[in-house]
Amino acid sequence: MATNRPEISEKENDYLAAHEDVVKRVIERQPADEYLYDLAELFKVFGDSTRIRILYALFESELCVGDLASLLALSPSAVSHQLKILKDAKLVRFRRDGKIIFYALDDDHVRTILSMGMEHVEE
Amino acid sequence: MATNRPEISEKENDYLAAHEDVVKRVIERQPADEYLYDLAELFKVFGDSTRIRILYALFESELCVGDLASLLALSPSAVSHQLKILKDAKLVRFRRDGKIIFYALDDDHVRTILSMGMEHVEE
DNA sequence: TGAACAGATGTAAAAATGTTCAAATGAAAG
DNA sequence: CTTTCATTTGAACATTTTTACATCTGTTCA
Repeated sequence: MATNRPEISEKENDYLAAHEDVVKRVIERQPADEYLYDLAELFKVFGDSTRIRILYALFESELCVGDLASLLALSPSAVSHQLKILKDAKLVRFRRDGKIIFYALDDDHVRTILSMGMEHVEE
Repeated sequence: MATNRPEISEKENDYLAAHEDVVKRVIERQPADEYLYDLAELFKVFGDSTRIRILYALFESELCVGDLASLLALSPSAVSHQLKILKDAKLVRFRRDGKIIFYALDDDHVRTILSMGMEHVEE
């Protein structure tokens, strides 16, 4: 039982949908592209094992760059680079104490997202 | 007030921690590297706007490759490649109906993770 | 002020990733 | 059994991303 195939609309509809009606309805309900893009950017930040390890370490305690470098067996420079990415994504915050800068998880969102992900992985 | 600096242990502790005691405690509580790695792999899958768009589309309805291609203005091949990644990560499942294969979100975990992420982005 | 140190940044090389195109599957209908 | 059509696969190419190394900034403390 073939689906109706109305003439192709003028839109940049490069590929034909087998079920145009459904497709149209779905399109209408999609969040703005901007949000989807930002969302992907956010998850991209979580998508690196070094950064995940940093986040999990900060899960336990605030730490300075040197501590993280030691803990992860990475150069302070490498850690700093990753921390910048985490900072830009608002996943960590920091405070200065004299010469040392302590990093910590920014909010509980981060904890929740990590936990949800871990649940999926543990299945 | 400088922290104690016991002689460097024989471990592959390439960089000195300013706060060895804290570092040790944190290390003990870290999940196995394998989990952290898998977790990063999972988030890596979410970290692409095409895949996010696919997931959000499937949020509304099950869809076949052609529908997704039309909806996203991508080639069926590109869509199929991404669906494979999503399948491998167990984020989507599929069923065959005659010649057509329908894809759907695999479980509510996916919905939850997306929602959590979106909350963070919307702030 | 300047030496010492923690951390940040620029950039180039190396590695991983996404999209495209062409060709291969594999189920279904004749 | 052959054709058709939806989907998958593989290789190539372009783009991003990660990492390493060197250099720079900024703070503390003598």
